[in-house]
Amino acid sequence: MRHHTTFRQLEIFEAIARLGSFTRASEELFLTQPTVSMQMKKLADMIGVPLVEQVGKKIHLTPDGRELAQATREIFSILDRYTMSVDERRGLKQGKLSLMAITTASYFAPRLLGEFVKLYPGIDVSLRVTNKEQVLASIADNLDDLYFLGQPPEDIDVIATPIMDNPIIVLAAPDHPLAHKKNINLERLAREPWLMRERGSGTRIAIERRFAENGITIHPRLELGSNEAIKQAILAGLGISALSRHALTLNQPDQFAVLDVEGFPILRHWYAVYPAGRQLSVVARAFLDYLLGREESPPTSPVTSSTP
Amino acid sequence: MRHHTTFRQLEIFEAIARLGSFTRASEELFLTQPTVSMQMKKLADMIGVPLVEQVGKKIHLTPDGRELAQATREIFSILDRYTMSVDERRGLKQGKLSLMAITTASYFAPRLLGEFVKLYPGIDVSLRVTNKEQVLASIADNLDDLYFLGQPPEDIDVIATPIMDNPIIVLAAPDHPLAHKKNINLERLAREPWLMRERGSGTRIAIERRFAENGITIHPRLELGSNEAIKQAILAGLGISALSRHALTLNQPDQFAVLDVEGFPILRHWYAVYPAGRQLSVVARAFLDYLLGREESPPTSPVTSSTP
DNA sequence: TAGAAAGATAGATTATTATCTATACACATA
DNA sequence: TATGTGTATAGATAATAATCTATCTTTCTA
Repeated sequence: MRHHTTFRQLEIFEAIARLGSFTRASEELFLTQPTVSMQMKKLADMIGVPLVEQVGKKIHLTPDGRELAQATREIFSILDRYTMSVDERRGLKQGKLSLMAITTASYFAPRLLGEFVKLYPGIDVSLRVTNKEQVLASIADNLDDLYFLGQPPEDIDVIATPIMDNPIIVLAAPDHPLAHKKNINLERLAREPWLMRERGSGTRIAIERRFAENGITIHPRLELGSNEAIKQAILAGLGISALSRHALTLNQPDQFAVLDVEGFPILRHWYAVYPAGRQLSVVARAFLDYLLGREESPPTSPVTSSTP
Repeated sequence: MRHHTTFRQLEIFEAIARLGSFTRASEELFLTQPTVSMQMKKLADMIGVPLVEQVGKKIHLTPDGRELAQATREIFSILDRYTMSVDERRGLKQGKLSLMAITTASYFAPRLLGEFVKLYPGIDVSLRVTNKEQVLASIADNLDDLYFLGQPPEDIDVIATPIMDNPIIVLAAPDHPLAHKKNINLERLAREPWLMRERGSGTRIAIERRFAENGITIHPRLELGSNEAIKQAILAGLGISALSRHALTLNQPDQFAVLDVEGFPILRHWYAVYPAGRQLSVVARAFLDYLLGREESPPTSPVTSSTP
């Protein structure tokens, strides 16, 4: 019968079978009822057996008709599955990926993105690097696919997947008296002049918590609004601070002394974040899987911040 | 994709997949190669991914193409199975059944056939009643669907299914001296003048075998060529004989005395016979099943006569 | 009995599919 | 380089599928 029937006829037949009515099938398919009637006559004539029978005003499927309805559903299911399968793979051949990262994450995000694009050359990618406020605003507006953050927001419902270690290390000027000491304790360190990011910064909270665990309170000598400003203040001899190791650029490690302090580095993570209700595109899903499949991935599972 | 593809396109694609060549597929389908090429371009464009790739002169299926070939085979398999299923059932709604029977079997065959036709009114049936020689000739020529015989031929390779009991009873004239005796023994019976069918007749063989088992030889007084002639001779007082109970018509039982003889009735069967290599039609198969499903069916299985 | 509801049939039109011939392009081989 | 093999593209035609409007037929219900 594949030589003589058409998918359209089978579609019309399946609608009749489901709705139990020629008229309702014609409405669903935006056809006139005579069209439906004629297509069914053609189909039944072609197969050679009645497919429906009419008792009064009601129509019922014959056993042959019921069997054909079942066969039709199987066939459509096979085709739909194939189409979805292709659509998924095509989504990885063409598509867009839009990322947003806070400034510090920009020291590794371009590299990750570059590796991914090498695998899937047909995908268009964009990466915006900006401050945390703008990242959070963009998350709330659901403007991008994924966001890189060192601390998932707690007032927005997001899915946050840890993708990389984010160690917080203590930095001092290279000629700092503690530069070559080993195993510096926290009390000794607390007596140094501290340079800190603004209150609310994830890094600052982690540092203060680490000292508080040892009954120590830090009083910053200076608060600065960016990691870059802090780095410059350290080099100018204004004090010490603790920053993400990723805050150091490739040519900066030798400019600073990384102090060997008990309780440091504080081990934190970088997270790939997206709003909780968002359906990730095939590409975004693939990128996230790619990040998780890299050798530096952490073993933990996604963290969902609490719903307000 | 069911909204835009056609079974024809899938057929062409499946042939390409199987043969690994556009040109060979076009030959198999009696098309020109450009037709095949264009249909495949349409299909691939519609789906949105390449289905075949060409390396030099060879074509290979892409993974997407392989998956579609598999899906296509599944779909065709579903449709073919449905079509075959319908064809079977339609074979019972319309069709022909051609039967042939020896004369004696004509006393029950029309009734069986009539009952079957009541169940399947759309089936055209024919029943020819003739002598055994013509039945055997017809079997050899494979001219009819089924044949009714009391004794399957041994020189033709047939399938013979017992369908009914065929008791051989001893008949005498109503005023015969043994008419009311009970439990007549074979020696007493052997002294009567016997009327017999021609040598080779299955009934005659069965009778002679029954007497031989008791060390008795029958010498017929008269040999006659038909059961009707034998019945008339019995009524004329020329002797006794043993015939199939089915040889008596509905209004004949009271015209004859059925003798109560030890060793009688001899229990034989009626067989539905067809040549061993013949594929029974749906209708013939259904009729045979119908015969076997009747309450008077014997419990035994088909007998195949020996292959020469 | 009249009217409504549901499917069937006739006639016609439009859109789409299927296919062909002719030719171009690409690759392999002698 | 010439030739053969295999697929792709352009242009055109014929056949078929799909659909509509108008009307008919049958059944049900008030």
